[in-house]
Amino acid sequence: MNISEAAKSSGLPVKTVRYYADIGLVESTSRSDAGYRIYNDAAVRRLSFIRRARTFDFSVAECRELLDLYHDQRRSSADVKKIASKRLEEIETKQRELQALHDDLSHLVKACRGDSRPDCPIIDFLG
Amino acid sequence: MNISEAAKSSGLPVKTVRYYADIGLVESTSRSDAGYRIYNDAAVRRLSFIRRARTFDFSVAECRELLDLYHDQRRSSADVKKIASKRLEEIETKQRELQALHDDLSHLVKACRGDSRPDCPIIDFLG
DNA sequence: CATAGGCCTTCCAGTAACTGGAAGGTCAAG
DNA sequence: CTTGACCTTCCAGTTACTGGAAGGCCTATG
Repeated sequence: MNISEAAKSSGLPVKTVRYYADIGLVESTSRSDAGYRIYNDAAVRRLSFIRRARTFDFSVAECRELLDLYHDQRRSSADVKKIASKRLEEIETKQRELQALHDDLSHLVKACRGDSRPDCPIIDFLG
Repeated sequence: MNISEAAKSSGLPVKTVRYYADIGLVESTSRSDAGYRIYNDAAVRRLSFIRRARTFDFSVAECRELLDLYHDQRRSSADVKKIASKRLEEIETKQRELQALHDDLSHLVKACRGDSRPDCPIIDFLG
């Protein structure tokens, strides 16, 4: 498989596949005589794994850890759970922050008449 | 006021105040003979305004727009409300995404025993 | 066989909003 | 006069890509 086929199979943009190779996250299986990257099924599975992990907002560094565990037959599920739980806590923190943000801002937006006059509770609050 | 005093009054780090000056968001009122930045109260108010707007996750570009409106006596509250409403919609979109993420990931974390064995629903799902 | 287009390569720059650090000038106190 | 805390500018790094330029490769068609 060349890079565009691997990209299509894994659901990632070509540029991203190349980027993951550059940072040593998923390197191509080999190179053709012309220097083209060649990917096998296992490499494509790793790319897909990362794409899915990224939709869960795992950082690339976390993806690297998860990928190591993915390939480690002697892994403990506790190690995996630890990473996922940390991510989950971060998500929950972000959710609380967003909720507070949302409450405050929606309150201000509701209070603003949104007409042609200059007086505005949003500006008043910020200023 | 020199930069560290302006930073303290506005609640921003010195580095950030200098950065805002560099990008022309809030420039210093003047310079001392030695070239030190000098800020007056109005500049500090602008810095505070931006700090507050940033806590609402307004981008620096949006802060620039809001700052213009803040100073525009002929502004319409509709213009301000428009920017804030856009931001609010983005927050709501992000909230829905985070909720979906949270549901999926918490489901997986709950299903993972987190013991010393290698079998793990999180890895199974990603792989 | 030439050429067109659609691949592929590398490398460089840019994104957002800072943050850290180095090298060097300034200022006030002791 | 020296020390230490300021200040200055400039450069690099952060995250995870993305866009683009310059140039090589491959295949099909005229």
